Amino acid sequence: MNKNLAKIFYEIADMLAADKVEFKPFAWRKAAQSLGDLEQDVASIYARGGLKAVEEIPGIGNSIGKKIEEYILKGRIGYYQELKRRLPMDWEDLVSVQGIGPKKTKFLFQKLGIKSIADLEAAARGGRIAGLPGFGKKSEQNIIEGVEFRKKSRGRFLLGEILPQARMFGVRLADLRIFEKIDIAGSLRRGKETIGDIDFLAVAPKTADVFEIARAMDFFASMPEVEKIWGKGDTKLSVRAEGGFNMDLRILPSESYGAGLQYFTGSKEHNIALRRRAQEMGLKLSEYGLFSGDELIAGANEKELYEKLGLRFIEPELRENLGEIEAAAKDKLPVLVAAGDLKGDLHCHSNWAGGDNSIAAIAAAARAMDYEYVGIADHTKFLKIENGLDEAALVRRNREIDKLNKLAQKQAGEFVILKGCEANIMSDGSIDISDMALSELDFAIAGVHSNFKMGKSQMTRRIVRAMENPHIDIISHPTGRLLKKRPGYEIDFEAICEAACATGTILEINAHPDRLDLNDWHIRRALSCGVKMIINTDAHNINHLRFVQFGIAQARRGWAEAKDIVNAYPWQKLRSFLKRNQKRVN
DNA sequence: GCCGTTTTCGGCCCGACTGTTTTCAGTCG
Repeated sequence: MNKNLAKIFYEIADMLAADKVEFKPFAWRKAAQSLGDLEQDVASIYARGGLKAVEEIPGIGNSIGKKIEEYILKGRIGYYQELKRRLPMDWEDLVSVQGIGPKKTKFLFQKLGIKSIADLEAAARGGRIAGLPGFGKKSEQNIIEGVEFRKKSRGRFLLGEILPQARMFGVRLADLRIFEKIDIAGSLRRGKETIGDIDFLAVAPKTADVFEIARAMDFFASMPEVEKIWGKGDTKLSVRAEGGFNMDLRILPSESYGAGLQYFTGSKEHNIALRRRAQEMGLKLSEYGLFSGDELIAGANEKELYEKLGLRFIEPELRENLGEIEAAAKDKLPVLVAAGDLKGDLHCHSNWAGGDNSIAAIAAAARAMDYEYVGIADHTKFLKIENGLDEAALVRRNREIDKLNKLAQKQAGEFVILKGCEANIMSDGSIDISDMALSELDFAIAGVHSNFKMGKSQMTRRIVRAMENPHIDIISHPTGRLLKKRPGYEIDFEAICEAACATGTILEINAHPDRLDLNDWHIRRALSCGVKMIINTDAHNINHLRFVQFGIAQARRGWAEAKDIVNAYPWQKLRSFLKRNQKRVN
């Protein structure tokens, strides 16, 4: 319901913008965003508190509130249908093409009857666009390329695939030794699970002349990986790289560095809210700084900029305008879990079942990361494709771990390898390996690896039943999604959280870049229920241990503190969170 | 159409860049 309404509202905003209506598009977009971010279904809010309750939602007043009511009661919105009758285009698709916005969409519809991406592409390729008022040859070519890009990239890229590339390009820029500083900003700095493009921010030293800057821009624009230059000015360069993602390079003087970093880190929603706040204080905020009249009062330093706005410094991962500004104003921001906090990883697959490396190699790699422990969570017998271990094989593997631990103790002491497994949750919620085998382990993870397409209530019951098993401590990748490949299975996440609390089961934040499951939203929900979580990599190769950074980013985006994440504790403390070691009443 | 430590009316984020113009509208982030 929320997502459907949000989509309609975005369309209304575009249609109003096309009609050159002032301010209302902004209001509708805000309402759309607000609905999209809402934790509860708006229909249930309405069922509980009626129109009044709906109007409590930020960005929704009486007028939009009534439209929502109409949608809930009648399944349609008359106002929307009227607009759509007059402007019957695929708005979401058309405005997603680079360079095409609401006004051009309307104009092209009126002149050429263009209603869809296919129409647009045909018109551009047929040469029917160049020559229209406001359009030339270049506009036409840009439309063709914009449509191509859209087809090719289908939008966003995974954090895990973009971050390494961004770092590589960043190093190349730094090697020019022209800029004082190079930073990655944008959604990458915010740690979002998917990334639209890479934003580089460069600080030009005072001594740099315009030719030097131009030389740096030329270098960047002519790198072999650059396929197209979208735009190039004195301070901004925008290109598309091979692989289909866009990169922006912006150049700022050092006195504006903090303001620029803040601005280009976003999110857009956070920035709008921040500027509004500045305005309310009689100030003006832009990428060049915070100004009182013409006087620059903060700009070089990001932290100072927030302070001058009466706010504590807000970590980039929180900047989504989801309450962080209010929290910063009241000094109620969380102290986010950080990279150095984690003491180990409990979800590593060894070559006993599907993994690439020996247990000894995994342990060595974990020690190299300064971990205090590593958990071997091999698959159990249901997963034949991964050579899942049966009860007997698990016993043999446990013996090897015991042996390795004894050896290690003689050497350095503290580090410990833990005996675990990642068992399979069968369709009925039972576990594919015996309770006896599970009880001999230090910990047990269970996850869904089969029969994904069940109804919501059935799937929820399935997972809850697994959580009720006293030998299952952790649920791996709780929603089962694969980014850009497959949506998660349908679950009632509230019910999962309640069951996790009631049974003392830990939910996993799977850090694998294709999963990131739980995601930021789930993490925040789980926290509010008091659920404990663990950041695991699901490593099938020792190189995957580095994926932990992506899981940490999601945990931070979900407002998690070290105290909420059980592997931020030493093993002896972590033990006490495991169900098997708790003396439960009842 | 929304919203309010100042406001129930009068504001609403800001600047760069492009492509087309010949002073600017549209788009983007």
